[in-house]
This record gives sequence, structure tokens and C-alpha cells, in this order.
Amino acid sequence: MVEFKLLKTEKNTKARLGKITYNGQEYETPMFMPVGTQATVKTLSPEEIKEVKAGIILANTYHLWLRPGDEVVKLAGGLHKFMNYDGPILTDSGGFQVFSLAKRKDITEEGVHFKNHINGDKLLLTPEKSIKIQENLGSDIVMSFDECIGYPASYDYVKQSVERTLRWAKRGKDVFTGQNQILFGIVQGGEYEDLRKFCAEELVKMNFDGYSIGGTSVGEDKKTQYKMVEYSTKYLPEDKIRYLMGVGDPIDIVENVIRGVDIFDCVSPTRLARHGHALTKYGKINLKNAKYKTDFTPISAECDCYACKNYTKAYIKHLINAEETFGARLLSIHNIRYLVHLMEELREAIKNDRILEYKDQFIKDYYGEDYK
RNA sequence: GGAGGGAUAGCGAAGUGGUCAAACGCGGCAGACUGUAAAUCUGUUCCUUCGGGUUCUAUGGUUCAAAUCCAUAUCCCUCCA
Repeated sequence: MVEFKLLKTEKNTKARLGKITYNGQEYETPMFMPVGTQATVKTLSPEEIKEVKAGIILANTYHLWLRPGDEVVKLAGGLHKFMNYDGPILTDSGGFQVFSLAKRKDITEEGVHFKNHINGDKLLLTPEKSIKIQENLGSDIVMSFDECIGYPASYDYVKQSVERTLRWAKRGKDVFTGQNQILFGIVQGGEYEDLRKFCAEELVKMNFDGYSIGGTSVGEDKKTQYKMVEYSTKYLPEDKIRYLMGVGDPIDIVENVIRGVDIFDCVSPTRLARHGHALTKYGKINLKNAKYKTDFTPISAECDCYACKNYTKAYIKHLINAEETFGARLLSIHNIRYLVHLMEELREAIKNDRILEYKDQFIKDYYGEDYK
């Protein structure tokens, strides 16, 4: 069972320091959660996930429902046993797939009709079904089934979508019986403050165990994203987890921690890794670039990850160029460790009430002196 | 010794008179990626002062026009002796 305790709020901002306890394990927030859509953080073993000091990982209802099937996972004894991970697991509801598979969707009051991406079968995912699947999967944190609205979207569309998302949240909560599971509601509302406020307040009335902020990282500019987050956290209770869904650009993490977000997830560290990119204190680098061919230094001298302790840029570049999977694995380890370490630094800054100074220094390092 | 087939950009390979600086793939160079239909996708890849210039093994020829037709040379492959 995941339990959250707010430890402090930073003196000058809304940044929060918190503690999650889970089966005798303790994790601090703000935290970054690596994504393991198909019950695996792509290329990493559970031991490696722990070695980079990641805590919660995220898996996906839609994908596991289709393959291998939530009943199979249940038979295996739940996700933790099935994938051999004893840390906390959060499952997304399938709501994002409504958005990303938009060409083949049909949203009705009942739920969303899909043509699945594996064999084209027609499927119906409903709020009740999503909760049931997540109960079968046996994740620790369950998401309500929502509609992730794209950007831009008209006020009228967002309004009716938010209202439906709220009805879906209620329906899901009504059937939720998860043992040792907690359930989050998802704040939508696009860029419109009154709709974000309305959505948040209605969800809070339903008393969820935590709250997600959705509808971000769908192509909006950074300023808009930060506003969406402000308009959401402002109306959420202090004592519950706030989870910003899908955001993982380092600067966005820093900015949104300042706006009161506790946990983040993003596919970017693992996807960037598979595409040959490494996150570093001094910005993102592309190891495919010719200039790294004979660079026999680690990705980052100050990084304590397995890749940086043992391998050079030139070697990892070679692996990526040769399409050897070990390269993607080393970069995934590094990129996740980079984000987890970023969170460690942010927590330290919150403890010292110096997060604004930290942000300024972060920007100078990451983007160089002439940023903005 | 005889008979046939071939040589196209870094590599492989289309093209067989004009619409060809030459399809496509690989390789190279760069870019994108945000609750993962993503180990994917996009751009670019003879030279250029952006006007143009020089290409399809080499040389010569036919033609208004040649990677494409003809002759010779060089190299490679297959089959028969």
C-alpha cells in the first residue's frame, strides 16, 4: 500500500518535499518514474531499475490488456511477480491511448471504441473496465480513465470533455475495490483556468487518494504547460500526491516542481536512449554525432551510473551506430539515472529553501549563459 | 582457344536517345522525439562564389541531343574446350 506524507513546502515557492512509504520501503518526492509500458522499462532489468535509484515505475493498462491480457497477469500473481519488480507500480488507465490512437477512436458516454493496434480488433474500453483491468494487474496506484485532450482545443470542447471525464472518474471510483491499491483522479481542462479549477474541485469532492494533472505534453508550448499546472495544483489538497503525467524534459521538471508537483513520468529517457541521445548537466547530447567518434571520456564525469563509471562516449557511440542493444541499455541506465539524480538535487534544494537559485544555475548549465 | 554477359555517385542497384545531376536501398552527415502503435520518424548526401560547372570504365565517333547508339581499348564474370 502506497502512503504519502507531505514533509515541507519550500519557503519561496510551492515546491514540496514528501515521503512515500510502501511495504516498508521509503521514497522521497519529488520523484521521477521511469515508464515501463509493457511491464518492462525498455532494456532494463529490475535490478538495474533499482541501481539507478528509481522508485515507482509506470505500466500501461491498454497495452497489458491487449497483451498478454490482464487475466494472464492476474494468474501470474500480479504485475510485481510477473515482472519481478517489488517496488511500487503505477498503471496508467489507457486514457492517453484514447489520445495517441486518435485516428481510430470513437468516444461515447459509455467509453471509447478502439481498433486495437495489434490486429485491428474492435474493442471498447470503459471507466469500469479500466479499473477492473488495473485491479487484475495488481498495480499499487490506479489511474482513473480520462480523455487526454490535445492542444489547442476549443473551450466548448474542453468543457464537455472535462464534464465527461468527471463522470467517468465517478463511475470508476464507484466500482473500485482494489485491495492495497490507491486510486487517482485526473485533472483536465486544457489551458482554461476555470475548467481546471472546476475539474480539480469536483475531483476533490470525490476524495481520491491522489491527483494527476493530465492534458500536458501534447504539443503545447512551455509557458502554456506551466499555466496548466498552476491552474491545477492551486486547487488540489496539500496532503495528497500530485502527479504530472508525461512530463520529463528536465527544465519542465524543475519548473513544475516549483509549481507544486510531486511525481513525474516520461518515456523520454528511454526513448532518447534508444535514439542515441544522452542527458547531461550541460544539455542533451547526440552520441551519433561524428565528434564523439574518438571521445574516450564518459558521458558525464560527475555521474555515478554504471554507464558513466565503465564506458566511454566513443564506445557507446559505436554500439549505437552498430545497432547493438547494449548501447541503448547503457544510455537508458544513464538517462534515467540523470533524471533521478535531478530529483535528488531538487529535493536537496527544497530542504535548503534554495530552489529558485537552483533553477537559475540549472538553466545556466543546461542551456548556457545566453538562454532566454 | 571459343561463346556470351557486364562495368552507373562511398557501396549495392534502377535507368537503354531528350522530361537525367541520374529512382531505390545501404552507408555517411544532421534534426525530431514528453501518461511509448516509436531500437522510430524527418531532412540531407558530385562541385559551386547558387549564376552555374563537371559526371555514368577510357578514348574516338553518330546525332540538334548520349548513362543510353557505334568502334576500339582496359578490367570483371559465366559457360564450352
